[in-house]
Amino acid sequence: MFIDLRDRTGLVQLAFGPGWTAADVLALAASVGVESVVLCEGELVARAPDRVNPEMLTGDVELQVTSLRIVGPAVTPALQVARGRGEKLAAEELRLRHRYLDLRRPELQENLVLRHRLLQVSRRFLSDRGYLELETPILTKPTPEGARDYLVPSRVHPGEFYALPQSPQIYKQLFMCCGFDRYFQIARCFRDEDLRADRQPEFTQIDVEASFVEQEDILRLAEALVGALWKEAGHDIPAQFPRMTYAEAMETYGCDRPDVRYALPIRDYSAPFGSVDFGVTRAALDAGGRVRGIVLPNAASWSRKQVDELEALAKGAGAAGLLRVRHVDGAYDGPLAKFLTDDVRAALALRDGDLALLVAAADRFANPALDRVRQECARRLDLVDDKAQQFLWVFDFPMFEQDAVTGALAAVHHPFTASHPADMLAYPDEPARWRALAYDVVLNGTELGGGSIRTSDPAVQSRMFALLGIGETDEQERRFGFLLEGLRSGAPPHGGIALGFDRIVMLLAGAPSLRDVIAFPKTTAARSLFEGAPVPVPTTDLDELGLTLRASGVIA
RNA sequence: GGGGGCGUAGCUCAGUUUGGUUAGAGCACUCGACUGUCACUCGAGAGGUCGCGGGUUCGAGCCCCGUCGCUCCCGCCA
Repeated sequence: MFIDLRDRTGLVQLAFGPGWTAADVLALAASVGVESVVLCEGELVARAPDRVNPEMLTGDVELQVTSLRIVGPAVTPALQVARGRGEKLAAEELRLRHRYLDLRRPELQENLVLRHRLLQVSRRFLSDRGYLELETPILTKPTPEGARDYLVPSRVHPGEFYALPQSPQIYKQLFMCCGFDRYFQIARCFRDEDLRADRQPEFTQIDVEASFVEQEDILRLAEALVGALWKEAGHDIPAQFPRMTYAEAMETYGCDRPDVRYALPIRDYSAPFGSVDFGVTRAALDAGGRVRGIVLPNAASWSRKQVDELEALAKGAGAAGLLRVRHVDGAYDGPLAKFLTDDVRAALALRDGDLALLVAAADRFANPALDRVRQECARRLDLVDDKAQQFLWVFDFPMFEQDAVTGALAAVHHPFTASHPADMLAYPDEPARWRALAYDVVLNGTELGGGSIRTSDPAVQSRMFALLGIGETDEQERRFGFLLEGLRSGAPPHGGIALGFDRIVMLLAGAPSLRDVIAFPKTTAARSLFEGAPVPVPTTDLDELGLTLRASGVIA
């Protein structure tokens, strides 16, 4: 009789036989249930050639067992850990509920081992370069802007609250003011926002900050760190990543984190369309919009329905519609065709079999629409190389984004980011035109992380707050006084970056979800099914915190 | 906050279209046989709040209303 023995390193077959196993041990072996924990001794022997299992890594040996103890008998598992060929995984809800079993699966074990290795590489890499691993508080001060905070009531101070950190941003800047000129932390961050497959309420980032650095220094450091992480996972990637300004990314890809594994660039056809007497394009151009679009090779054969699906995507992203024109057998075809001038035809430069998809609108509607259409077309044209790893820096983000209705400014990165000094000089009264010294690192259309050079002049920082609507000195001091005091007490120029560690592990593990690289993740409802959190607490506990619950069902 | 999908045995699923006998299969489990297996094989058995609540109906796994959970997406995520 045989038992598959599994540990962290793999499987080996235990063999029990009358020739080498005592009768009582044979009987005990027969009673071992699956997933039980055993201690055994025996002789590791080569299997006879006709008994080798070529599908098993250790299939040419077996342990001929002479002694056996069942040290951790297991009840029948709620879900199967060892699956037969072709057997499906249990539903994720079940696997999360019985995480102690699911984590026994070799796939998840490998993911967490990889996570460990990447953590160690990060620490060694940064420590070797003089970066100090410094810790920051988990109980911090609530920040009203940005994501919603997880709040923690104070027992000692009834009615007052801590917040869990959304990021260690201000603390790491204060470290710079303290003279810890190179800092890093594998930092846990918390955001009380709705979740996605690639978004958990608590997540881990590799957080880095350095003094007396410029953007170039941080980009180089991050490239080397990412290179070390990818190398640990078996990938050699370029030492330096291509760079693209935010303006170019938005112009050519309609997106600030473009997937550049394929081209399909967005082009501007506004000029030739200026003389086209077609209502839709005329109205958009007159309203200050543009006519931009993508030329798709060999897509003229797509059906009306297929293009309508693309139009639905564009509409979902805010466009009023998707204009289409195709070139078939030397002729132009589509609702636009009869309006086309020679100038437009020359600009589009359609070859036979090409399809052009255009959006006539203001950029803020056209960009997201063309971005989605471009991505879907690349998928349909099979242009996406799954094996390619196209890293990209996107930089020169705008400092602020302006609310289309109210005109209010909001920080694109965060309020502590420095603006381009040249922009502040050139357009002192037009902050909406300022570019930030901020940068994102993007892989295949996914943001891996981002950072910025920070404002180290307290007067400039104070002005940034004012531009963001925090004008009163009292309010600035109340909310960000601890940062402003730090800056006033002598602050070096500094900047940094944060990389989304869970997402990096997910990508390198080839996992479909963040939940597969976090030992005890939350569901999309921010619930932990394993230990069952959150839960109601007894009224006596609330009393001690000075809290009263509103009757359930009552909405503020 | 909004939209889509899913929820039937411990697990994976069929059954829901068109309401109708006692709700089925494979795996797992228990007992027995076999004993060089490695998705063992063979025989027998046990196992069900059809997510939950309400409604329609002579009759509901199936239709209607509500609700809970999981999941994907939009909003949101300085």
